[in-house]
Amino acid sequence: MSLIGTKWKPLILFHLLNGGVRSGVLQKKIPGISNKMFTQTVRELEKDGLVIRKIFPVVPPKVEYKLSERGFSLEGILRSLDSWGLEDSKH
Amino acid sequence: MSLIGTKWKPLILFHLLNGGVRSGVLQKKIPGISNKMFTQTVRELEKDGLVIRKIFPVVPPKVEYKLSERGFSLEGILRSLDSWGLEDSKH
DNA sequence: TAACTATAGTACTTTTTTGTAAGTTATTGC
DNA sequence: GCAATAACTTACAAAAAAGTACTATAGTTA
Repeated sequence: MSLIGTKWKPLILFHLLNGGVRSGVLQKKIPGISNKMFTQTVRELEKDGLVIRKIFPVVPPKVEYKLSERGFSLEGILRSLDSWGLEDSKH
Repeated sequence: MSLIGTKWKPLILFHLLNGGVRSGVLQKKIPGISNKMFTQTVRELEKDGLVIRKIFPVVPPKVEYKLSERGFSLEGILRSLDSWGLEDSKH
């Protein structure tokens, strides 16, 4: 479960289903996440092989995240979770 | 995510897919869970409306857990998670 | 040259989860 | 009457997760 069984991972993965996004943009899509947790989480997802991190050597930094193939294999689950309403409902 | 985004919930739900089980039996199917976490988790699942708790007024106590209809609606997700190998893999 | 930018790292604290060990219960078998 | 039973419950301690605030980077632009 560690792959998606955390507070933020599924949410981040879900937002990446539509394609790669710049770091800052992605983070803004996740209200309530702290800077630290965001970085930490995407980095873990990268280690898990679910997302790919692309760095552009420019200043100020530019980094894009996108799903890996493995990440996309979760699409069904992610969409199920979403439509099941897990992100919102109680608790 | 709180509904299944925890260490034990998905596992417990998964084991209930085959039908109702007695408390002690269910617990033994989940190696590594402490007594406290087991009780706590099934009780939360009950509050979430995903499992039904049936008490038999006997001594020593007898309690059975089974999935509610709502719980069964997670079947697809649970099986996907399982076949995706989330229970095991890294970390 | 000083401020600004986007991304991330780090130290430290607080909060949340989880584990451990010890009760509690009411009946039955000895 | 006393231990054994199944399913908890509780208090306390330990561990893990998350939050906060601050720092670094190095080109660009005012």
